Amino acid sequence: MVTLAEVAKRARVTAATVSNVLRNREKVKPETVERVLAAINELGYRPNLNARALAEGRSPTLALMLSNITNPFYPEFVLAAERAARKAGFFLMVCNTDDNADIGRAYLNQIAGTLAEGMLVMNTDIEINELCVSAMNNAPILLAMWEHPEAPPALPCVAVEFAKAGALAARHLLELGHRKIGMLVGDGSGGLQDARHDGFAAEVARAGLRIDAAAVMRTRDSIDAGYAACVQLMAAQPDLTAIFATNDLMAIGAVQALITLGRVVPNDVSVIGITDIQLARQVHPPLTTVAIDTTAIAELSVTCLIEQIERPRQPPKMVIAPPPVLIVRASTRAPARG
Amino acid sequence: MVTLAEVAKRARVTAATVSNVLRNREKVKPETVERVLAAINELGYRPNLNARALAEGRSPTLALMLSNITNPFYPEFVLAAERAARKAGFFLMVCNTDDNADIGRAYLNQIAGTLAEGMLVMNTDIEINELCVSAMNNAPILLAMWEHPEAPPALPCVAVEFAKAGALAARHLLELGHRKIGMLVGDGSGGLQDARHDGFAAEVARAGLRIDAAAVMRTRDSIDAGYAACVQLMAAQPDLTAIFATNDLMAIGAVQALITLGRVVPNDVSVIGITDIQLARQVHPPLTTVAIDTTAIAELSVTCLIEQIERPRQPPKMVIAPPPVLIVRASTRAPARG
DNA sequence: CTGAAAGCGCTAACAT
DNA sequence: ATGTTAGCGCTTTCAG
Repeated sequence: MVTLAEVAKRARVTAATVSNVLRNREKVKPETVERVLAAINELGYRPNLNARALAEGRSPTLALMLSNITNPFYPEFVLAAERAARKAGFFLMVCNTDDNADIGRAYLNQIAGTLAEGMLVMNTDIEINELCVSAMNNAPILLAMWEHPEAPPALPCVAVEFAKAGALAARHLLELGHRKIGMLVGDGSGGLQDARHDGFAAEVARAGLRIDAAAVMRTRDSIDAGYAACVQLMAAQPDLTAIFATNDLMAIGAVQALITLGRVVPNDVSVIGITDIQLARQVHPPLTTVAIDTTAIAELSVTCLIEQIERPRQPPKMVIAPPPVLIVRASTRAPARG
Repeated sequence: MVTLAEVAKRARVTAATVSNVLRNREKVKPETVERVLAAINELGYRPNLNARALAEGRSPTLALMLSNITNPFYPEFVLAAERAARKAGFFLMVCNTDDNADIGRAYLNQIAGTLAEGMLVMNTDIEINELCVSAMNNAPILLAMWEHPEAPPALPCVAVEFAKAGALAARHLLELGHRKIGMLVGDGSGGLQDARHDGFAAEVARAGLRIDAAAVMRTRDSIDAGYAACVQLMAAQPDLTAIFATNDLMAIGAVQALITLGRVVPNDVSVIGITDIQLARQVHPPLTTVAIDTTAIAELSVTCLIEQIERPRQPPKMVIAPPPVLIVRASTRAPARG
């Protein structure tokens, strides 16, 4: 490994000067800069980031902790977060907890405050309180997708108005004329997707209607689970004309299930989801959904975390993400007459 | 930040002893161990991994570089690699190059040999030669999915017998009785999926048949691109009874396209892919495909990389992944008579 | 079994 | 404008 000292020797200066060349473009004579740069090149020198982090007392990396990268929503988020981090001069280290709180804790203990300067946390099975303790002892932690804007947590966060998303979905279905609506409520790591459910139900209530409790299925947040739940749901409530899923994955599963059951989507049954993951556009029929601005959330998260890093010990701040937007595609339409 | 020294002070020993407690379970008197552990606990001490890495001259992390985490294949690989790395006591740092060779180079320069002890490289736009140079100067690099087992590269790698996968797909289609077969050949980052194409073509030739060059479409490796290419293909060659895609994503896109075109899958047209990503099971109809053992490849990659790290300067070794396996689902069947 | 001391590669005052 | 000097927090001989 080529070190600073070797470069310095070759350029006939001291380590300090090389270090200066490496950051301050000023205060070193152009001629010397030249010589140092040449030495760096000839030797193929690369700074040791560990040593630098140790000396500087900070490291140029951010961590992103998520429960399972295999959920198609996360890669989209990771991509956006990584871009934002890079733009700000940080690496992004993805920590997959594999749906295991212990692994999450291990990451928290080991990484936060040493390998990474701060941590973005998506839904994990770790309690907020526990996260707070980590945040106290180590690096700042930001909740990247807080589902309850009305109740700011004790940690900085980016809040997403999921209740509003649910309401938009409800309004769309109601305006189309649907009255018999089933619900698939997701239970991913991070708990039930309550806000979405409640927002939907509230909007329905506002229209003077209500959802039959028997038409609400709680299930894991995945295509497979959505499929299975939908099959069950349609068996129990065969006259539903529309299904709202709190997440695109379940919605996509529901569409598959309906097709298998011989129901035409959207002619016989409409389906709407939340998130607008890429896949929502790519399935057939393309899914009507309420879009969450993943990119914006990722960027806000990174920005806020960096802010926390630069100005620590601030009171936790909650930032609200751009509001959700209804995206009408081909999986919803007015119910058939009769 | 709590340091070793503070722990030492509190436990009335020196840093060296604390350090010993932290690794050697022996050579420290149980009584002292007790005291040290207590101090660690009371103070909430967490070792600084940068300092440790600097002192030890190595760091407990592996890097995985890939072109775009948004391609659904990668998350599955990441998950498996992360598990394998964790089992071996390493963190896994995911580096997304965003399909940009310059970003890839930046990661290579910065990370390899300092933040990470070695790097797993999936298809990226960086040339092997360039990687070799990095491998020389810095940490070991392993090609995690080499497509040409017959031509070992200058770097250690895990090779996947994609030609065999293509051949299996061909045999399946031929055995079903298909003769008019179209092909969607992917052109992801990392170049054309030649081996798969060639393996397929060779098997067809062995049966005394051949694929019409006009029935071969080259396109980007994604659902959307597969959709578009399939639409084009069916317009040009309306009498195809089967489509082979070198990748599940394109195959899934093709299925969607066929449905849109009013062709029933598999009754009118059969579709087969390669890889067996999760989604292949979750679409409707479930996709027949040739499975690549992603988990095994990830585990082998991690194992081999660690081997390289522990015994550097070995001649590059090529490990062959378990052979591909045909998975028959519902997207293929014998062609209709006439 | 424990302590003292050197050093990993780099940065950041402070001198010159 | 450049050199000197001290660490950053930890590991690791080497003594005692």
